[in-house]
Amino acid sequence: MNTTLALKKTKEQLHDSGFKLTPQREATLLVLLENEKDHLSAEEIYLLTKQKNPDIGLATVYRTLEILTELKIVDKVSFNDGLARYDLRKAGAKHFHHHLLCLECGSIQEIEEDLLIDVEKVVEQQFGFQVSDHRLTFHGICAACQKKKKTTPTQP
Amino acid sequence: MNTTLALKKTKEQLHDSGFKLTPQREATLLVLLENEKDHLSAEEIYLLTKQKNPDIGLATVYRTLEILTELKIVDKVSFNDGLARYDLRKAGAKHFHHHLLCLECGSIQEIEEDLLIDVEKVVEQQFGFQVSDHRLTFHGICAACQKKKKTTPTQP
DNA sequence: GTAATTGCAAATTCTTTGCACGGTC
DNA sequence: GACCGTGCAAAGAATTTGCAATTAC
Repeated sequence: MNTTLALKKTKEQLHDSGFKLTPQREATLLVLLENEKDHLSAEEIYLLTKQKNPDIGLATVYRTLEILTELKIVDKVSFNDGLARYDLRKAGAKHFHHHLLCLECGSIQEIEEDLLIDVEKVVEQQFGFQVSDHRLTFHGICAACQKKKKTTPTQP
Repeated sequence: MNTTLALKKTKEQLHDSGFKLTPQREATLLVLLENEKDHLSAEEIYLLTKQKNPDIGLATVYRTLEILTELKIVDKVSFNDGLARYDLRKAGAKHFHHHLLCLECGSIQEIEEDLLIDVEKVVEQQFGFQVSDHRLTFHGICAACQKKKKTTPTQP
């Protein structure tokens, strides 16, 4: 989706929920939109936002991210490094996308396609659990690292 | 599995990897085994272990859990509360079990059955990603809370 | 105008580390 | 007796909070 359009839409969402639209929040949103594919930590978002708006404080970024999480505009995720990362929810996505975490290089790839439709049915029927969302991450070796391993085998 | 048997087996695993079996480590293991169904935090494990072995320190618990994670005897997981929880890996389990997190009461139910066999095939074939493990958590309303909602609807 | 929002610094929370002491083979 | 493991307290990292000043509406 168009960045400007997405920004506008999110602004409305903020307004509708009674939040003010400050330059700090706008800058933070912009950073999230521009780095949609990444999984930035609060610190990383802070540093990037600082480039647009040098006077912003880290606490404000945390507070903004809290609001955005509450409004389900972003999802707070955590992989193996014990610090929170923030992932923009795709506009119109009904489910939370899946992740492929490479144990070799640490890269995180996203899968938009919902692979859990059948599995969720099983969970609802067999376990009586009413599913509203999910978190799925595969750990393994990404395609690039598999190739690398073949070309440079067993380096000390 | 029998607790005593499981403890013995883990002792061997520790030994095989060159770690000593101290009373503190044994007490920690025992706590994990006795609370297999829970998802205890380090602090909770520490408090329970302290009951068996009052002189244990929190740092030792952290160090023990680090070793156990390294040896894949426990899995470090993190749900929505931003603190690490430790989950005993079932003996002989090839895959990491799934979780059902209830957004109403916070309970966490486990699913042993591997529901991802087909999905992993898709990931390997379609995305060229070599899967070694996975983390799957469903968010939603557990059976008990669904029942509760029906009996006591919309309380202010 | 006024209530929400901000930046800063201090406080909190979870986890790790340094170090001298104790236990084991 | 070398070495691993421990407890304690201090350090560190990530996040939250209190507060006076500022700003959006």
